[in-house]
Amino acid sequence: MAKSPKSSVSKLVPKVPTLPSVPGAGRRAAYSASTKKALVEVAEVLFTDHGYANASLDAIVAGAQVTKGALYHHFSGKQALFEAVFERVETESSKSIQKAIKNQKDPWVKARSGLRAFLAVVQEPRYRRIVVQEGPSVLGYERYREQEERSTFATVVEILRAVLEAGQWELDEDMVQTFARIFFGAMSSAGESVAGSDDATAAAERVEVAIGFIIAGFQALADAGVEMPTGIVSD
Amino acid sequence: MAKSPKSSVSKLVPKVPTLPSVPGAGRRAAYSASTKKALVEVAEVLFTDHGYANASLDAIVAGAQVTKGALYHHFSGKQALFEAVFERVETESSKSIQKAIKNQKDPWVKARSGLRAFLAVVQEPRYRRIVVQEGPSVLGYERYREQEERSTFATVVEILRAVLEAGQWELDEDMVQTFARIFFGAMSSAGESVAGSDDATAAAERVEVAIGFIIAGFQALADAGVEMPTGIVSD
DNA sequence: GCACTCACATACTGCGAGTACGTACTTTCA
DNA sequence: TGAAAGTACGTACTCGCAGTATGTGAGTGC
Repeated sequence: MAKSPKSSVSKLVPKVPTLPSVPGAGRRAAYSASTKKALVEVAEVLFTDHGYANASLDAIVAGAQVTKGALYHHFSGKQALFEAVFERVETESSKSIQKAIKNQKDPWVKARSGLRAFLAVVQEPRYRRIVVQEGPSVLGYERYREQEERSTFATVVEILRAVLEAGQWELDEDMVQTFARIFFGAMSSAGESVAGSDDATAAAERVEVAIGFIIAGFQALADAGVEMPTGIVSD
Repeated sequence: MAKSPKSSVSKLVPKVPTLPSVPGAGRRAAYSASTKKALVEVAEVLFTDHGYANASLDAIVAGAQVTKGALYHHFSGKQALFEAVFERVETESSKSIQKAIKNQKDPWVKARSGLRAFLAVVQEPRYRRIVVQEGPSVLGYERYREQEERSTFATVVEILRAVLEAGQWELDEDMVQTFARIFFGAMSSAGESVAGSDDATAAAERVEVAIGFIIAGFQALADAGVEMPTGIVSD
């Protein structure tokens, strides 16, 4: 009879499925997509609040008003559910950064806007917890990197290319990736410390200033006609 | 009767306790320290190889030739054991970096030596896994940061101060910490990608070049008489 | 040599991820 | 339009593993 679970757990999902118009098929697919979405949304909250290990699947399915049967129908396991949450957070975060940098013609302004947007994103608890802190551990570093390279990291690369072009620098692909890694890591780490700071606003400004100073150094080198290193150098 | 567990598990701890000379007391304390050390050593291997979640306490105590009773006598739980392993790895890594930079008078050479040493450390599987990847997740970011600030991160701060002094730059403490965070994050992230690269040696050299370029930018700014930002600036 | 306690060993509990299987509602096709 | 097939779940269980309660013999202080 497939009766709905009558748990008295506080409802984390307010909406009774309103039959979202899914193009693929009829009621079935609509309900299915709805429950899947509910699971991901509840999981996002619980993973963020309690961490991956301390968020039990029982609590997640209770919050989503379903049972484990539904969960294992949609996902192969807890890790797969986490990965769905991870992708969601990454995608949304990346969009918000993209939105901040689009229409910016000046590459330096673009870089600064991107930095600001990233610093805002990395202060969101869900991004910090799910992407920065637990992502590498839960997904494994390889999978983590694959996911990340398609979204936020790609944006960093994009901005970097714009800056390099403006500075008339030409680098081979490996060096671009290396610089992007460095900036991405710097910003993630800095973002963490910003989020953990007493005065987050002041801390974020300090980070902007510091990275701005690094970029200013690049400009100074460009003015001085210093070439970018394109390959391996000896000591 | 406290008989030794007769598990046929492969011995991860070769040494029968050779009665290490512990100053504090006699045989009892010596044996105690020996088993504690064995637990940490075995845990380090299993945490590194299988990750925190997939390394069971049963496997650890079997490897160390003891039982859970011993483990819970010395540690309050799995997390505490991990933290002991974490401290051990961090301490040893920090020592190896310190060794590389001591006696270096020139701050730029010191920075370069430190960078090299750090890149070497971050390629060790145990450091990557235990400190970089799982540390923040298992310990929680706060505790992770506390631990780190006493060892490797402190070294980064030390090197940075030397460089700043050489460049005649004066920064307030917050900015020093901010710069240190940025470099530390950059190096950790870069180190991860180095370790995951096909040609680790070439990748490490690229990282050295890239960070060297950033430092060169600093020097260029110093030559141009540009002042370091000491506080909050408006856009 | 005697009490004491420290450094473990043994046996158990409870929680939580994953599995096996059952069932009602949908869609499909005759 | 009705039967067959498949989908989207629900229910009830297993099993592994962290943590606990309790026992015990080998050191240690007196």
